[in-house]
Amino acid sequence: MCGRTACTLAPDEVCRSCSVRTVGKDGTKKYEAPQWRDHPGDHKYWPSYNVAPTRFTPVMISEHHMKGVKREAEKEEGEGEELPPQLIIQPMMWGLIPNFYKASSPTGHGYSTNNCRLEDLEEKKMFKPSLVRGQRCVVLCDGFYEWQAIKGSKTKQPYFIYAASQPEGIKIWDRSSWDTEGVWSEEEGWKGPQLLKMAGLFSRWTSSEGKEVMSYSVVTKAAEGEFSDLHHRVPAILNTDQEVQDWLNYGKVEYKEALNLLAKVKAEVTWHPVSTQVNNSRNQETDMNHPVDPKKEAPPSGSSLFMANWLKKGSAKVKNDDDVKVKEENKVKKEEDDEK
DNA sequence: CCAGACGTTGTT
DNA sequence: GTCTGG
DNA sequence: CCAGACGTTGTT
DNA sequence: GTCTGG
Repeated sequence: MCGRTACTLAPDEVCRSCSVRTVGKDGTKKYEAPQWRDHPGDHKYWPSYNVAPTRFTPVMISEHHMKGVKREAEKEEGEGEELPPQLIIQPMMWGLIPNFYKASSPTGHGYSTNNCRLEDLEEKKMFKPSLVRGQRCVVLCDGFYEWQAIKGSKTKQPYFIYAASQPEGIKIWDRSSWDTEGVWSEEEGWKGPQLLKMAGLFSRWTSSEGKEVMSYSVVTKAAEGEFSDLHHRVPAILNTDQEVQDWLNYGKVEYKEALNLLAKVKAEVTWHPVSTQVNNSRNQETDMNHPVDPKKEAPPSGSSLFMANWLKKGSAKVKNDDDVKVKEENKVKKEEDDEK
């Protein structure tokens, strides 16, 4: 689960959407956006409706440093000078790179690390080091995609899953449903779509050529409630600012406590079926995450029907070549499946 | 001691 | 690189 | 997560 | 069937 997302906001928009209310020493309250930081090297973040593992996407982390400011959502203990963590948003590669992996490129290690199971985290040597080091992050996205297996059919129906708490009138899959200008202010914070915040673990990896790459894994857990009709695993989704800050605050929140937090959170999400255009991760430009009617979805195009007929005729002609015939029949069968 | 894993999802 | 299993 | 490759020789 | 690329 959670092997594809949409992340379409520009860097400054992502930062602003994660604004938190701060209280200065003089009692002044305002909204403060986390600071954007680029990934070292040339690993840029590119907004996309179709983000696959190995791509670089924005994640939020916290860093401790002095500042006479305290976050409103923080627990009331200690005073302002007790180093409130500074929030940073920076792109990292989706799919945690094993630290033992030696290569010049960060892909190709052969392990599936885009997700990690909450239940097993403490006993997995791939992820335990990140946990112990407090390398916890929050993965930001518009939402993620899930493919529901339909019993008796070989085809799968994709769904887009996103934060349930959207501002009135805003459709996160439709940019025209909110103002690009005036969507943020220090006084009122972010008025745009609510991003999905998934708990993650990250690590730093150094290539054989000495280049550093930061990468992450999305924590998953058993699905519950209505969502489990769709899928039996779900990312650990952080719903409130308090949950986000506790997960990020490795200084104050020990990892065992942090894991307990994730075990408690319930994903406040909603979803709708989307076009099978999302299946191919090369399609990234089109807004393929808007709702569709699955029954009307993707009837075979004229050319595909033509191809199916052409193949039927073609296979009759080459009946002497069994090998070719089988191949052709497989293709036809696939076309027929697609029609259903 | 050395060899081999180191991960997830889904499906049967 | 480091832990687990044999 | 899904789609698509899965290979060689030789030539530019 | 299984791995790699996006």
